[in-house]
Amino acid sequence: MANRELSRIFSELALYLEMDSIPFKPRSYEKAAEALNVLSDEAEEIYQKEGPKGLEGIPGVGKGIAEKIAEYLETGKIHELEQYRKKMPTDIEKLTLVEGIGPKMVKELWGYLKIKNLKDLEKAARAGRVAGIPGFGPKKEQNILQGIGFLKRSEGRWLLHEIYPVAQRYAEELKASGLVRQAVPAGSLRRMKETIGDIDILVSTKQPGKAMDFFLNMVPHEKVWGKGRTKTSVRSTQGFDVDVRVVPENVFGAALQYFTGSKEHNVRLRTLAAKKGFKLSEYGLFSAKGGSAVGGKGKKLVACKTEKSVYRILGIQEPEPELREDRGEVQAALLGKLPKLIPYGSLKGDLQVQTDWTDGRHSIEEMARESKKQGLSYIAITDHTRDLAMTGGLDEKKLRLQMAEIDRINSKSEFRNSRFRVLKGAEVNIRKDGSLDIEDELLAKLDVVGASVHSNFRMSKNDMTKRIVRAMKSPHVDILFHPTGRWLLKREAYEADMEEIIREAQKTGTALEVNASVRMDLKDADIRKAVEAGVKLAIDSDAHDKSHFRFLRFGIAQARRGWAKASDVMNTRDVVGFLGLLKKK
DNA sequence: GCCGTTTTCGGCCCGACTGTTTTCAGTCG
Repeated sequence: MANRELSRIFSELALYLEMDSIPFKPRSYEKAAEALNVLSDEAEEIYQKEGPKGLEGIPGVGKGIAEKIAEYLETGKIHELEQYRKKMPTDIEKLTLVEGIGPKMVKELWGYLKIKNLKDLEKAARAGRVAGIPGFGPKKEQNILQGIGFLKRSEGRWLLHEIYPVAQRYAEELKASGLVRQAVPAGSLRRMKETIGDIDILVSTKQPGKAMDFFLNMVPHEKVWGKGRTKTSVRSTQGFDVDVRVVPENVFGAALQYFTGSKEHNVRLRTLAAKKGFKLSEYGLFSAKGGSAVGGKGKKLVACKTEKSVYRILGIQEPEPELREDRGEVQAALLGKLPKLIPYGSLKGDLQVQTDWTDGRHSIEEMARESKKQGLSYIAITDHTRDLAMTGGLDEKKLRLQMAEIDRINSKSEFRNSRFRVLKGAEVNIRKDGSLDIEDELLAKLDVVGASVHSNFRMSKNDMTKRIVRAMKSPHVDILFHPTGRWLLKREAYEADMEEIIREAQKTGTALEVNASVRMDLKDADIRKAVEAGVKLAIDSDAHDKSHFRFLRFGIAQARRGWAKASDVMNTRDVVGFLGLLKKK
């Protein structure tokens, strides 16, 4: 936890320095914050064992930041940051989350209107006072209100990939305690929804009191909402709620079914149960005694130990948790027509990988080695291209150099002998007019080309659709990367006609990406439409770091929520099979 | 403040867009 806290503190300090236009330092603090965030060892332990010198081994941490880390670990605060907070007691982190607001604007907002937080900002903007600040204006004010609206809608939600490992660990620890027989995270987390509100763990135990004590001890928390024999609920120090519920062993399946939801799925299922003469609740599936069906008081407890048995007795296929959203799965299950979803762990390749040639952290070789370790047999290197200047996007010359480097890597025995293959690719930019920022002649030489929108988000729906469609018509564009441009909990999708894009994908043979990083783009509903249209999908990690291959699991989850089968996803094939599916072949 | 196939000083992702100006600052990717 300490690393996370330190990371947050340096991010905040960076914002304050940025506000004062201090050159270069902010970037250094940000870099250190990023490094601390992904560090596997605890900075505190490093400090205890090796002192400040040891901390300098962390990338991006030098003498100055090492001293600040030490100061924080020793005193619980950092003097410089405290000074800033005193001078300008604003929630600068939250305020800068509003799209279009940066540290400088926070300073003005404070200076003119004493705006401290989102609430103040919203009030002032609604009253039209923000537009009156020099440098602001009515349009900016409107954009601010829109940005706040989006933030509010995503408040209290967490990314699945942040919460999922935590929930799994808690469940494992509970089981390892020997106090519980079963422990399963339920709710939207089990349905693998892209964002999660809280963790809900179901357990069965004969010692609820002891299990609850263990739970309280296990989860670092700042508040206990309630503690009883059947339910304990806390607000974790990370900011989300964690609940544990004790349910009887003999009805565990019914309870798990109920708490996995969604609510709409449960309503649908209970209606079906009633029709068949049962009553279904979290306490079990009951049959009406004496056979009086609808409306009859349920008396006799039937199948309940496992979820499987609940669905079986209702006479339908068991839908995978990812499908339980009442989007037609109960009807399909009744007909025995549920799709066989793409299995976890079934990807053989990753088709969007960035490296230190642009904004990735690791080299081509490091990414190749790590993905191989994770069980993949090929990756496509898709660094950014020319127009994305900020990342040092590759032009034709650099791209050619990279292609030669990839040849060199592929010829190394460690990859050649195991038939691991690094594919040559690029993430080219779709310009405002739908043209691409790399010459066709070179694109033709790449193994796989992804194209994406990275600029001019605010276009009319019509223009944006035309722009994307034009790019898809290029014979060289194999995959449309992150088709909607959304960024979970941060930015809405741009306006575009997804139906039209799916039609065009089908017509041109362009694959659509399921980007498994924080974008999670396509979203489940669009995936389903694409699958129905017979459009090919590519599940990609969009890795910018060795550790990012873990995102693939969540991309598969998303595809499963979109009813995708293994055959719908290009990169479930081996490299030869995959290349054979590409447009240019 | 960090870092070094530009090694102990002198660089540091940079171009485009937006909304506000009347020549530009701030933000974003």
